[in-house]
Amino acid sequence: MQAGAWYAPLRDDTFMSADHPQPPPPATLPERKTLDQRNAMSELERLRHSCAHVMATAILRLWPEAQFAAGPPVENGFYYDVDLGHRITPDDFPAIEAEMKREIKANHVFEKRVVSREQAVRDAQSGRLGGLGERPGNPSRYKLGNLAEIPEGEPISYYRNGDFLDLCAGPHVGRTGNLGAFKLTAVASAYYKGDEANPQLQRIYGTAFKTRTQLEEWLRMQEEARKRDHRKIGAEMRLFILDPDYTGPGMPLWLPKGTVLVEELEKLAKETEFAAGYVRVRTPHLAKEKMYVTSGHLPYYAESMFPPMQVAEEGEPGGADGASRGAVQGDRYYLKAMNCPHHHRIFAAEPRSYRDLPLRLAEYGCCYRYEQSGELFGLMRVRSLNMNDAHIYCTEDQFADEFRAVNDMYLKYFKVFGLEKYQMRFSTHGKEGLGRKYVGEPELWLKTEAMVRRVLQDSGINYVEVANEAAFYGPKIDVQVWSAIGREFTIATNQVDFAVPARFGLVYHDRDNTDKTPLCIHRAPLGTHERFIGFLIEHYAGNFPLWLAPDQVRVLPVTEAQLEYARGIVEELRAHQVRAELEYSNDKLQGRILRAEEARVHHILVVGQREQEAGAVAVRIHGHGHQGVRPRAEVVSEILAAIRERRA
RNA sequence: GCCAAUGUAGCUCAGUGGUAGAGCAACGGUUUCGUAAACCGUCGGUCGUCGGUUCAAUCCCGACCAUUGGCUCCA
Repeated sequence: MQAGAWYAPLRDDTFMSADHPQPPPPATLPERKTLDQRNAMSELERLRHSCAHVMATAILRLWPEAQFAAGPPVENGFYYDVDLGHRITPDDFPAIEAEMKREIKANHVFEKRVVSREQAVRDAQSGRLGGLGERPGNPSRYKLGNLAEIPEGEPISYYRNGDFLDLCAGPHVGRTGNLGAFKLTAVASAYYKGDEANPQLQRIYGTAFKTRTQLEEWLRMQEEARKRDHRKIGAEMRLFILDPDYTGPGMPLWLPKGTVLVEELEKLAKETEFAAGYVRVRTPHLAKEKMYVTSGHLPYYAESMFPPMQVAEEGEPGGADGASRGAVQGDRYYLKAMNCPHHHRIFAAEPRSYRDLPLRLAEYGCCYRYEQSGELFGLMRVRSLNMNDAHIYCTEDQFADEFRAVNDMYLKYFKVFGLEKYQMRFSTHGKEGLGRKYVGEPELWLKTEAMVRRVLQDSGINYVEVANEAAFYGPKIDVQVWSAIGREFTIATNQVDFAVPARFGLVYHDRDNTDKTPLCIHRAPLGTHERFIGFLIEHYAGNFPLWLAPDQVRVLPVTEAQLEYARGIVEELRAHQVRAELEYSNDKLQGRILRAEEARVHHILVVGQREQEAGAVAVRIHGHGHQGVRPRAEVVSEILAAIRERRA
């Protein structure tokens, strides 16, 4: 479903926050919703849930044999899972919607009835539940499954609208006529109860709103989101390509225009980190198995890593001098999925004194993660990624200041990119998981979490605290931002690490003449180039601010007579590292302006005879039209200033 | 990974069991032009890949590859 894809938060568990190995997910499923929780359903959710029932009614009118499973309201609408021989496609939507309208027009009451378990099982066996009537030989098998999950003692209820009777805890709106505006949006597949051992069902998605206006507004936003899709704009602007056949799935190739974005971001990061006292390092893309055994990433994280390479040295059997590299002998090498172990080895490279701390090692490191094929998504979820990574080694005393400085850096970046809405999600440990899900250092956990909490509070940062979601080795902070059209992105993760440095035996010599293990802060405020640029493309709809725009200035002489004047302006700008180009072609001025606008060139400078004589340029800004004629020197210095200050 | 949809020129998209079509882009020419499309012409496709059915397949069937949507926000 388009909508679902757009609005569903991108899963972050194996992407940015996987600096650390995570233990396998807990075997226990999430708690069943209580009836109280269900009754807390908002008005809109009731509406949507009721709409799901009406959709089921309509589907049964068309295909009476349909078997229904679950039909809850979801973030942007509702769905109902149906088992049906006929493959429902969007072509069927008009017919289903027409039946739904009839049901709404009939204005049936949503009638609730509490029944005994025996009664419910009987009705399910007769095919009555999730049906329009009895269906001999076609028992409501998923409803029977659902019934079996209802704990003893919890009331079992039906809801009925017209002929349609469903096992349902509700709540619903009063009558089908209360449903406002709705629309079926997508069909997908889902396993019954999400378990791939169960049959696969067709999941029909729809959305509903109280009024037609609200529905239309939502559809408009969807349309806007589609227009801003980073894959679409990325192709239009020639920013990157994916080349699954040659490079491989999920491994973007940055084209020249996209590389401009990459390098401008790196420049911003390097300046910012330099000012904040970071030093830069560079590390290889590969490391021996021992590296990840020591870090603890193997075996937990092995599934998400590319399979190892086996490399033997020259002279050994299967050695590099023969054609048999990859033979059984020799060392196993892994493509790195994270940079931290390498940085730890740099920390370990020489004896460290407390006077050396904090040590802030920064690197735009290129990592490789073997994401499942079905998880890949444009630039947002890839297999090769460049992280705005750094590791800060510090003493406990220094921790709060260092952590605060990291937060300040985030806030600075938010300002640069005009992000007004953000939230930090502070994940702490759960006591039950100590020694299992979380490293068994109860005091250290509490102490570190208290420090983090205090810094968050002191700096007035917008955050929420979530218990029992920390990383194995320490509390973490996920950073969520909202793009200009209100979509949420998890852009980065901060982690506090009080365990891995010890695994690498990292120590510093303290003033009391003893060796101590440093704390480590993992941080990546700009996330990865891939995801961050994907986000920025949507945020700006490809209309990047001047400093970031791949095409900053294009100078268009009106006729050949202004060619030299125009060239002079381009050369002056280029001498100042401005991405300026001259365009003089057979096209009429209007055509060249159109193409410059289409290419999202930020400044379009038109020079004709009048401008040349006056030493001026006619300024046009992408998306904002003609800005008037102004002196050339003034325009040039303005452009330089806007770039230097990274104006929005 | 699993299920589904999709895959025709660089891009957007038509189309048919019988030699593949448009617009834009590109290229060549004419035009030298004042703020969102000047004109003429040319080039461009193994119709995702492989296999099957057929006298004949881009079209029908199958497998594979890739992309996209979804894979508990539970009666």
